[in-house]
Amino acid sequence: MKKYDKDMYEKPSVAVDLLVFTIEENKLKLLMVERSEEPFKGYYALPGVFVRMNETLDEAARRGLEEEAGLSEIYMEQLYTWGDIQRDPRMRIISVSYIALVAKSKVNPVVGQRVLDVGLYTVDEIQKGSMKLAFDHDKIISYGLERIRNKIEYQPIAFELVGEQFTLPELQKIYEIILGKPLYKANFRKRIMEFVEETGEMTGGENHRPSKLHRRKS
Amino acid sequence: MKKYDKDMYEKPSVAVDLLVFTIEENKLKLLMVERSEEPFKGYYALPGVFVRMNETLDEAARRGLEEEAGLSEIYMEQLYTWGDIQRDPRMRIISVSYIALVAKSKVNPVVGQRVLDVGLYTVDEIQKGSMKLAFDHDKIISYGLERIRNKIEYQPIAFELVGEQFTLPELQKIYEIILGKPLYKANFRKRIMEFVEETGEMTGGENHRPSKLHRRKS
DNA sequence: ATAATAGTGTCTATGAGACAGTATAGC
DNA sequence: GCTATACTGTCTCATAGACACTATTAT
Repeated sequence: MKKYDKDMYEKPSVAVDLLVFTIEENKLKLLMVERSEEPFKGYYALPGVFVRMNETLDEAARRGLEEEAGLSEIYMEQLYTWGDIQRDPRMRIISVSYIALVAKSKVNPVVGQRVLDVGLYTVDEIQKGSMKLAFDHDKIISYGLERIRNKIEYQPIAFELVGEQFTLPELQKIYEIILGKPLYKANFRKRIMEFVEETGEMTGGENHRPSKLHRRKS
Repeated sequence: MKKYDKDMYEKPSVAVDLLVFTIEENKLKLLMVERSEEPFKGYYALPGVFVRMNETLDEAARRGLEEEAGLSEIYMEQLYTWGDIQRDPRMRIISVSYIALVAKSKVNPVVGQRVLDVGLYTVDEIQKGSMKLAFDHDKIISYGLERIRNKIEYQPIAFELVGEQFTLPELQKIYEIILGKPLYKANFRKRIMEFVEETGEMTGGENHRPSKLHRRKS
């Protein structure tokens, strides 16, 4: 035991990192910040905050969403906890990652501390290596993508990416974007009917048949 | 920012807590320790260790498995990270929970520090309220059970609970114990064939038809 | 009428569930 | 032979996938 005294009294820092997914221009995008300081100055990173002693992990995540994206009351779930020793070159930081899904209309990026810029980037450009990513955030992003692609198949999380009211073709498009493949209308509708109901209203003003508006079933 | 200075420089402790599942006497059991010190003296808790500065989370979990159950090289995966502020009355401890699945023959409980006793207890008796559980370990256990019950349906994790070679009736029993319901032989076999192959050997010596031994397919 | 998109009906293939049957060991 | 457990064949039903069809708006 003696030889570990130092290790046993020092403590790691704990942070939360946030994967804020949204859909813009028919693309799945992530909120990323450009770092203005070392380490990884000029690199892109997930927004995140350190966990304070007077807040839970979920509260820290909510605070991060508020501070760095102007988001409140949105869908959020814990993803995974990353604990490699050297994931941050400055010091030992354990990162609890969270996934958030939000309609584009709610996103309001805030340029915060230690950050040059905040913006939405497609997961394609982020993953294709065209952006320099800080820390182990590439791994976190890959894992987060895998999670939402799996989860969307059997849990109604896609509703978080549209407004209160939506058309079924619109919702279907969200599924197609996340899954990366086209779906059959008829089959999609049969599957989703369980979770939605008609509002009674319709779209209109376009030169084609209007669409019934739906809402998430209680 | 000023008012948070204290919170920002203090750090929480980080621990790993281990859900070691095994099967004994046709029951699903968990490795639990009886605490010999306050807080929760005399209560039962999941085995766990503090994460040291020179080890990753996975390494800490492996060390905990080794130190408290004499287990090495076993199946293990991260479950969830628990961060309520008062989950430990002494101080702020964030707990990263891990699930381990292991054949009973490998389990070798070790009575360690701050522990009166270590043993295997059925999840039924643990959850029925007949055992006093320390901290938020009841929540962790419920969540872990939910995870393995879901996961066993579509991932070949049950193999971790049997030996190298096993019969199909034996494997089916594992599924029935975890899922808590009987399965049809024929259907179970059709589903599991994808993952197993015959070794060529058979059981014998009992007063009924012998059974073919199988191994996990590479 | 035409273009464009919304919405429906239905056939088929796949897989889960249910159940009845056959096989092989010890006694 | 009997008992006990291992193993197999096959019917049914629910569901996912494929695709063709009909409906309704603006121009």
